[in-house]
Amino acid sequence: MVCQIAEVTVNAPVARSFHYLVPDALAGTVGRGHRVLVPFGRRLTTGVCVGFVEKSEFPELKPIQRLLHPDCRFDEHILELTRWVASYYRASWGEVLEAALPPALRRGSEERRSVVVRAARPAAELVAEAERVERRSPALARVLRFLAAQETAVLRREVLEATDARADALRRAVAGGWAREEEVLERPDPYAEEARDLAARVEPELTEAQAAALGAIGEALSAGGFRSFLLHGVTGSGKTEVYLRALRQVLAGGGQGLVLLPEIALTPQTVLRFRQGLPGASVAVLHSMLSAAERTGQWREIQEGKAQLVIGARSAVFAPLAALGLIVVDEEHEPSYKQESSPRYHARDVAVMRARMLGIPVVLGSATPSLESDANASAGKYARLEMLRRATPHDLPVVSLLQLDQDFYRPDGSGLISPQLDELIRRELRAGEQVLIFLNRRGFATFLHCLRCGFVLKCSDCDVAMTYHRREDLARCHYCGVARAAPQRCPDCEMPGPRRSGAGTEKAAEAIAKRYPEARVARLDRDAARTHQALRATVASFGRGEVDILVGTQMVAKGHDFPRVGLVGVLTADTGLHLPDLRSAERTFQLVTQVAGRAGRGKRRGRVIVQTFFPEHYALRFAVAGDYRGFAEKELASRRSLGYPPFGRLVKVLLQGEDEAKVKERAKTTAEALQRGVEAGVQVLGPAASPLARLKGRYRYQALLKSRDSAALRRVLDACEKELRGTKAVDVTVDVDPQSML
DNA sequence: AGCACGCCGACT
DNA sequence: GTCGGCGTGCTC
Repeated sequence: MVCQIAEVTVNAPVARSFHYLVPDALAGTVGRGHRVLVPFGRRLTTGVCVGFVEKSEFPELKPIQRLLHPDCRFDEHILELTRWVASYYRASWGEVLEAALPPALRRGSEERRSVVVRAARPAAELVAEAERVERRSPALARVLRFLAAQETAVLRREVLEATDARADALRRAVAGGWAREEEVLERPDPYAEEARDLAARVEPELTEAQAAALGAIGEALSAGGFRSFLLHGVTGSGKTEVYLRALRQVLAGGGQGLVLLPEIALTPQTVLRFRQGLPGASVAVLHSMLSAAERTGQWREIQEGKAQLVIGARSAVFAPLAALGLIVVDEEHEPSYKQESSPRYHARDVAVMRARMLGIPVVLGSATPSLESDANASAGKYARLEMLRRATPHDLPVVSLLQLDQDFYRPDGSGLISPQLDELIRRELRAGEQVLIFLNRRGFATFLHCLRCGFVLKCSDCDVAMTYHRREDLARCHYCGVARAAPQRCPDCEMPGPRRSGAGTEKAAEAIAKRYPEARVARLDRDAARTHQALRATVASFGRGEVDILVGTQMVAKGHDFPRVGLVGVLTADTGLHLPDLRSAERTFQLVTQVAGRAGRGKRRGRVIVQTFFPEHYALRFAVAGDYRGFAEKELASRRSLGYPPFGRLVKVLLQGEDEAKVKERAKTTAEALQRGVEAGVQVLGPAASPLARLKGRYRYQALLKSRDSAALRRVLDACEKELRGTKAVDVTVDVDPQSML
């Protein structure tokens, strides 16, 4: 008898695959792409069968324990894509495959099943029985009547809720043969609420630039084959409309579409726009704010081929679409496309690779393209499509910089609004228009310090000042989340009442509410909108005009379209300007441009005030001038001289551990090993203490590898494989194409 | 990742 | 004398 041997990648950070016997019971049922449970060492782990071999060199093979989710099988394309991700980002294939699944299906766990109840006999009989038992068992009668009225099976808990009966009434209905219980996989529709008001929309007429962009994409779709586009469109130029029309073409031809959005932009409003723009299309949404059951349900719909369009965040790039015809990556410059834990992939770059492997077009859209994408367009790798004017009748807003002075630091927040901005806000309120105030910091005060001895309250586990939150009267660390009571006295010198300096949105909202008592003020940030529902409610009430001034973090800048905002005020554009990160200027330019774009989407031309202590900074000057090209050229020149991206590739090697001396020592030996392995054209920078020198109780040191040639970088990493392995005392992570240097 | 093997310090 | 610290290596 020929015993089959399967090749399996396991969910562990090991590069190799392993051989397993296929037990007779599974012979013929397990195939390439199937998930399996296998004994690995002394425990069981999940893995994926990636093929079969005739015979194995390994003498003692263990058998596959079990076939997991036989109905969910990775297709050839996803296997190929994940293998590329694993090799490029230095993760194991098994880990990447695991990351391609919805969280509820990882580690071999089963989907949550729910019990549904349906009538087991004709409705008339149920009603007759209900009448018969009415006296003795009113609850049972209610259950029978309820079931008689249902056309389909109903969730058990819904039956109990609707009839106000207890479980034993239902049990008796089942025992008596009147009802039947079945286990099903629940698939709640997370957007059922929005689906109800799917009003028909007015088809906008395309601008010349939109038509041209759509024409180019449409041509690529008709021609077939891989094409990548960089759609550079200013806010309000109508990028979404271009996506929608291109997607219609794909869907009309029987193909499927995939739209990636940054998590923060994936709002109900955004999803609604796609649903309205593609009437009749089945849309699935993948995103972390959904419950585990919702997410798995959506994923299953996709996997069964029931979704024509998938809208999702980063991990949706692995969505199992079998007839994918077009990928759209909106806001392609967003750093959240990079996963900050293993596997550390960049969803935009994976999307381009996916399109290349499938031979389909991919569209990367942004108002402020990343310099990487801009350089790719300049090099001819991406076709550049530009939409530099708004599609609405209104011009881009008037943006001005405003020099801040010492008043800004007044601890009560009364100086956050400069006199000029104050004047504009009052004018706006008189005109009945809305105001958006942006400050990219949560909380009330960004640090608590003692006026006598200079003590600053820092997190005990992180090298970071704690933020004071007034509503909770707590100090919080925004890096590790730890909270402690706000000290009433200086812990060092006993001086009472530490000063609450630095402003976050909580202080800003309070100061603004105080200054404009007649205005209705609301706050939108992660603290104020903890849940999906809360976020939805605040956005909706601002949209309906029930709020005059909305104060918020990035959350207000992304994914919403507020037509009645006439004025946007950036309280300070400086929060990220001087971070020790090669992209700090780029990030600031993007953020200011993005926020400014929220103004004047309605009837009047918008006004934007950007307050800063550094009005001469080029990132701000180009941002207020709306001069992307100018910014890009200047920034590219400096990147070129330093060999930084997009001119060079980087790999960040981060070492972390609780014992600083050990981390430092290990950083030194690691950097030396890299140095030895270096070939021409590869540079080792560091080691040095990371800008965030300690987080969650762990000291951080890092080294960077830099080269124009990514293959050379890879060879260096391969040569140092041994030295890049972590130990118990020092954890080592390798981040290919890091998005943050902190 | 886990888990066992194996070699050096302070404790019943 | 051992218990247990963690560096090292392996998992079909």
